[in-house]
Amino acid sequence: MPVEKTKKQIILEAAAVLFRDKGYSATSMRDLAEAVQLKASSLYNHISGKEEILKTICFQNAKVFHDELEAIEASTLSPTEKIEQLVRFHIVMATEEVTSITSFNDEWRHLTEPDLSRFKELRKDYEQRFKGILKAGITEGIFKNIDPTILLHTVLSSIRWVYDWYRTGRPCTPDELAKEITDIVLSGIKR
Amino acid sequence: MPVEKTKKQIILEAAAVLFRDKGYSATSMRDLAEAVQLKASSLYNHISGKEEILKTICFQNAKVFHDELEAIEASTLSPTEKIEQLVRFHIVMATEEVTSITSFNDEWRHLTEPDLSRFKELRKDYEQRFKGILKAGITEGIFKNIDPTILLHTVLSSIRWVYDWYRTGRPCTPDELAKEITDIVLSGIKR
DNA sequence: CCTACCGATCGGTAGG
DNA sequence: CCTACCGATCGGTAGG
Repeated sequence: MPVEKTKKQIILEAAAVLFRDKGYSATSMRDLAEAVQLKASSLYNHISGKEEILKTICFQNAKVFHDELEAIEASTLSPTEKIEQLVRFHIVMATEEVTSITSFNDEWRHLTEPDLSRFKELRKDYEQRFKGILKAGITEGIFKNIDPTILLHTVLSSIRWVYDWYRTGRPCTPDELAKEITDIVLSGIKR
Repeated sequence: MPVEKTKKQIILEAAAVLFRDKGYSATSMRDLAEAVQLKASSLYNHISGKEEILKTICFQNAKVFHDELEAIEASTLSPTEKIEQLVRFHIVMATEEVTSITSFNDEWRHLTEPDLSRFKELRKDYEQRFKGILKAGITEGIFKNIDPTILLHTVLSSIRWVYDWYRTGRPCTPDELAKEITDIVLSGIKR
C-alpha cells in the first residue's frame, strides 16, 4: 500500500492555509472547496462540517505540544535545560508546522461549546505545567524571583508567535533561530 | 459645552470590544447595533460601513505608537533607556487601551486595499525604527551581537501580546508588570 | 462526486 | 432614528 494522503488530510491542510491567511470566519466552505478542486457540497463526504476542521487542527496540535511537554517534564533535565528544550520545540513547530500552528494559536476561539471549554482547559493545563518548570527554577535559585505568571507569559509570548514573523523575514536557519532565541530567553529569566 | 462622547465614539468603542471577543469577521453589524441599542441601519448615520470602523481603530492606534516612538527616538536617552521606555509604553497601552489594541494587533489583516498596504507600511516602519534602536545598542556593544531581526521580534513578541493574558491573570499592578517585564527583556538582550 | 436548492444571515440602501 | 427590504453569500442537505 503506497503512502498516500487521504482526501481528508488534503482538505485539512488546505483549510489550515486558508485559516491562516483569511481567518476562520472569513474562510467559506466554497473557498476551501475551490482550493481542493471540489464543489462545496462534496466536502461533506469527508468532513462533517466547517467546525470539525478547526476542531481537528486545534486538538491535533494540542496533543503534540502536550506530549512533548510531558516527555520533558518526565526527564531528569535541569529547569534550565527543560526550558531550553521547550523553546527549541516551539521553534521547530513554528518553522515546520507553519500553517496549522496559526489556527492552533489564533483561531481556536471560534470553537463552540463544549469543544471551546475543552480546548481552553488543555491550553491552561499546558501553561500550568510550563509554569511549574519555571517555579522549580525559581525555587532552586537559578531563575529570577519574579511572579511566575509574568515569567511564563513573557517567555511563552517570545516563542509562541515566531511563525508570525519568521516566514516573511527568514534571517537564518531554524537551528540558528532556536539557538539565538534560547539565548535571549534564558538570559532573560536567569538570576 | 459638556465633555461628551459622540455617538460615533461610542460605536467605535463597542466595536472594539466585539472585535476583540468575536473577531472582526464574526462580528455582524447587527451585533454592533444591539450593543449600542440601535437598529443596524441606524449605524450608517454615524459611520460609512463596517470597514471604516476597523480602519479608524487601526490607524488611530498606529498613530499613538508612532508618535511615542518618534519622541523616544528624538530623545538623548541611551539605547537601554529607550528600550525601557518603549517596553513601559507597550505595557501601558496593553493595560489601559485594552480593547482597541486587540484589533490593532490582530484584526488589521481584514482591512482591504489600499488601507491594508498603508497599514502594513506603518507597521513595517515602526518595526524598522524599533530595530534601529536595537542596532545602535549592538554597535555600542551593550546589546548582544545577535541578528537584529531576531532580537526585534523576540522583544516585540514579549510585549505585544500582554493584553492577551494580563486581563485574565492580573498578577499585579500595571506598574509592577512594566518593571518586571522590562527586567526580563533587558537582561535578555544585554550583552 | 455533482446539480439543485434550502433557510438564515450578511452588509448595506431607500425612503420617510 | 426607524421599517422595510435588497442581492449576495453563508453552511449545509437532498437526491442521485
